[in-house]
Amino acid sequence: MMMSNSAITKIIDKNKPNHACGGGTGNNNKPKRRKGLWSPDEDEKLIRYMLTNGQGSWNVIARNAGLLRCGKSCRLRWYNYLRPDLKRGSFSPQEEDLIVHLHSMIGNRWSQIATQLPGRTDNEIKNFWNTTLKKRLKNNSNNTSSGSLPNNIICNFLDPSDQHVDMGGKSNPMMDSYHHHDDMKVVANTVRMYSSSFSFAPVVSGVSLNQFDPLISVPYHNRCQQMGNKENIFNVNGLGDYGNVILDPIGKRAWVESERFLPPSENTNVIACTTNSSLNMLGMENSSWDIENPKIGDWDLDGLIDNNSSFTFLDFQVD
DNA sequence: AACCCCGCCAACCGCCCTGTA
DNA sequence: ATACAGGGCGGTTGGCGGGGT
Repeated sequence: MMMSNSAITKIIDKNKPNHACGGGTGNNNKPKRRKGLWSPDEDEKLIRYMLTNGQGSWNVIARNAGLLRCGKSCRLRWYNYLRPDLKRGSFSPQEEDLIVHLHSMIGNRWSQIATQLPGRTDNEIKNFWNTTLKKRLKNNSNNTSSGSLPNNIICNFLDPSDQHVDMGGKSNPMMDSYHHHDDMKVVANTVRMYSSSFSFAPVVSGVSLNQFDPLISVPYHNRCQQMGNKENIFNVNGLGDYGNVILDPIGKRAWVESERFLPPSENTNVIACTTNSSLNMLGMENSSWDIENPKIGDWDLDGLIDNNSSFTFLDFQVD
């Protein structure tokens, strides 16, 4: 990759102001490896080398660029800070929602999450999660609100007569369960729900979510495979096919996502959410399976997202 | 003005995986 | 089969800076 000197200078200049904290100590007289903060001079050397020579062995890069850094340090600096395609600035609400959702699905796989947010690094996302989002989620879970969920889809129906819910004039088996756990909520966008198409009760049993650590997301189809099911779809009492179960032990909540038990005309998803810490979405009263120690399987995030029409709240473009 | 506390984030550390000799 | 090096990744740390007292 070749680039003009002026273009290189622009990129170097763009990165300069971010070193107000003063650069590395450099007091060490030994010509050994430098550690600590990168100086503007070091950044410039690395940028020039990368833009004129491209990537290669990081140890070779460090040496040829005239840096007294180890290859690892150079790689980190380039990927996390210097490369030109990085996006700067705070995270947008859409990015936040996406991070929350992806984290709920795959946990602390920051590099995989970063692949879904162009211009963001795994380190950046990790920091953002640890300093901001985790705290926010915890605070939200202490309230009864569903604030940690994407804010464009929240619709509580603690009251069965809630106007947002079309019960089709039938009794809903969910309500039995619902009355047992009166802090249960259903969160949805454009909700229309039919008694024959939604049964929450079988999914609930009495095991604390605290056993799951840390945030764990177990897609139903993954566990169905573990249970030896042939299909990647799970059928609850013949009433509906569930997509994912997301557990949030920190927030002590769990929710189910699916669009399959909604009328086909409804391009939406339903998230059944509970703030009751004694609920366990993994157990089924009327079925034979119960997994107490779920593991995050190796599943294809790209495929999941590609196949993720049910996550309508993720229907946005990340610039 | 000085001090303290705390949040943020860049960078390091250590482990693991993979490729190669 | 084994050792080694390079690279990737998640967890953690340390320093800076802003806000509060």
